[in-house]
Amino acid sequence: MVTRQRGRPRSFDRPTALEQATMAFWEHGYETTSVSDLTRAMGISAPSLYAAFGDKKTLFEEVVETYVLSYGAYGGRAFAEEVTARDAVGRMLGEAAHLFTESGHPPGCLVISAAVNCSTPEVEAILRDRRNANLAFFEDRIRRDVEAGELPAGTDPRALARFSGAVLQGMSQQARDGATAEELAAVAEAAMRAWPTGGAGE
Amino acid sequence: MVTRQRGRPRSFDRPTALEQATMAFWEHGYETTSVSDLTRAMGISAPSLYAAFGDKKTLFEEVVETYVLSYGAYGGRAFAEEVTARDAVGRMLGEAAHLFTESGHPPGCLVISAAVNCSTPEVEAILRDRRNANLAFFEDRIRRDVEAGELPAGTDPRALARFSGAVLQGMSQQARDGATAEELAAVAEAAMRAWPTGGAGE
DNA sequence: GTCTTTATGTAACGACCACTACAGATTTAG
DNA sequence: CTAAATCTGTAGTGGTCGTTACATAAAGAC
Repeated sequence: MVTRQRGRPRSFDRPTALEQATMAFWEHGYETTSVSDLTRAMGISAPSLYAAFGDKKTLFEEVVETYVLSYGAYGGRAFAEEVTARDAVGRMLGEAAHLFTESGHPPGCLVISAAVNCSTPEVEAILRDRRNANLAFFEDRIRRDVEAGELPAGTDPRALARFSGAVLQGMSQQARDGATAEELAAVAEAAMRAWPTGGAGE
Repeated sequence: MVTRQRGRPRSFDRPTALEQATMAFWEHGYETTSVSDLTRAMGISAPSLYAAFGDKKTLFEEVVETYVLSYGAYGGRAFAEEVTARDAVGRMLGEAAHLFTESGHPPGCLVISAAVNCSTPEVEAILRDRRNANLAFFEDRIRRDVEAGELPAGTDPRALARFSGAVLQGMSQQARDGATAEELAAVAEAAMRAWPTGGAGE
């Protein structure tokens, strides 16, 4: 049973406001999105924002956490559902080409672009750590495939992981620079030609 | 004959101050670098800055113009000195791996990272236009090689240009995320495996 | 009803932003 | 020498930043 809160009830829908904050941060980045921009986008006043979400940095952290579980979940899904790292990265890049350009939200990836050149080093670190963690995750999955003979023995897992991440990051910036889904899909397809095919286990 | 200025002479070296402004913008980006940061880095007062360089945006434009002719000239040199687009891009990415990480200046590329998420749209456009112009230049050189039979007939010049630019952009962000020259060189090497080799003219 | 709790709107806080008015300093021109 | 020109340092301009104090409103507890 959900017991009702004691005091005056909140006059706005918290998840909706969080989503609107996500859109604002996604489009303009952490630094350029002012609290005034946020209150306007969320349709609430500053005290309501601070009461419901804490300060700007805490709100951003919550935005990032929900983003990676929704808009940013395609990468994890690809690795969870595809058997090989090659198929996972190929699917991730292919889906990114469309997700980075689809209407209904800003172009590109929030994790890649929202905290570049940030005056608060901790905020920059929030996204940088996620990007580097993703690279480490790619590397781990590639290494497992190399050890399983799924990829050639000479394959460098770290280089292939970094390469794949670099293409994803480049695609995000190009989406923000105006690239179309088709153009990005062609980039993703080109990138997969750099991947070795088959290993000792074929 | 160089006639001396009429009034009180400038007390600082203009090119040196411009270089120090370049370092500040390169490291922190346009938005995050305040005029106060600039005057501190350049060792001059705000009125001197405004008298010598105009406002912040004008100074940034001059910084970008000198940057692309110095630190950012390696791409143009590669295309000017290498015969094929493939060799030019391979050399450009290989040199970028070192330039993006060498000591003495901030990591990555100013044109790629200094005006991401900028509250002044015109400033964002300054760098975005340069990035897109570079892609168009890559595409043109690749198309010429395809037409000359230097690259396979089925090659998509636009896709290969965008792919190459995406790798460069990803390498820049990874340099800023802490990647080493060796790691980026491996990314560049991996990227070149996506390039077709030889054409009808072999 | 009153008390407590929580949310709200108004209206401000000090700090910093890009930028500049102004007076004094330092030069050449005559 | 004086006059004109240019640069320099001080000290500000109005505006926006992130954040919050305060009084009021709206709910449950009793």
